[in-house]
Amino acid sequence: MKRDGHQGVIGSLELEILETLWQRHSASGKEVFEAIKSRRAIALTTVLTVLERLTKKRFVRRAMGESVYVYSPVPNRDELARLVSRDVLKGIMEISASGACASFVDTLANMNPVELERLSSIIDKKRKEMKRSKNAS
Amino acid sequence: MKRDGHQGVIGSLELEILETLWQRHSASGKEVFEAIKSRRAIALTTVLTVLERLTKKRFVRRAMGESVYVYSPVPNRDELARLVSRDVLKGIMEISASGACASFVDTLANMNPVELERLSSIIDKKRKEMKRSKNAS
DNA sequence: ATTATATTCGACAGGCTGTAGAATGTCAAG
DNA sequence: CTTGACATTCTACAGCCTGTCGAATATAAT
Repeated sequence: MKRDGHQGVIGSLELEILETLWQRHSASGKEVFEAIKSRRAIALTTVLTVLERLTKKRFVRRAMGESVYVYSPVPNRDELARLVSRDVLKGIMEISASGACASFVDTLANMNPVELERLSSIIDKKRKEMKRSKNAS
Repeated sequence: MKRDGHQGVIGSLELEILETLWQRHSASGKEVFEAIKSRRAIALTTVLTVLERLTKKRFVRRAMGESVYVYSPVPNRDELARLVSRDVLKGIMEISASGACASFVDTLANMNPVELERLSSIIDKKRKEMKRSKNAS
């Protein structure tokens, strides 16, 4: 199967399927399959299986449409990122919080430098928030 | 084996072994084993196997001491955190940079609030650095 | 009924970590 | 040289994960 050693938080096919669902808001298994097969040689059942696993993980909800199940993504991108990153981030920070910080900033700067500013303001907000609750206690 | 679903960036035994090596700077397989067995029922060979895997991953270096191999950790904690987090962080940010940021700040605030300030300054530094290189180009 | 389509089941590959016994290598003591 | 003690490597299994399907089964339309 040749796993690209990515060791990521979520599989590449899983993510591709979620992408599809985010785009269309919801879709049948077949629709997802049709959307993906152009980019990736794959069988319908493969998509269905993964869709099922995503459902089990609560990343996707399934509802009966007219004659066919319709899948929709439960978390939006932000929420998903938060869900899947929790444990991993905890793990990294257990090794070294400062190393994690450095790595995080580097990666963010590379991938999405604009977000650096937002990150700054998130931190400020959080710090104020913490100060507040300390005073309140 | 009952994996605690940790899905983490590095295994718990691997980390424990690295901890031991960081503490002592270097140690023989047996020493590592002796250090760990009090906290965890484990066989010597298990430790040796993991030590071998860590060596293969370049997280540990092996050298011949007097009569016994001596292992030493290659990356320090910070470096290790950076190494193991690279791909994972990339993965998370591919899902959503803003979600990743939110999650990161939350996690950091929970685990190591003091680091929030350092994170702030890392970001500032990085932003200045980027501004500089933009001007230079 | 027959046929087409939708869904579920069961499996395998191959990767990862944890775990350890068996096999082998090495070296000193007898 | 033979025997042990000790070190290191080999081999293997469990159990989890994702990717990948074909086969079996259910369901609906003709």
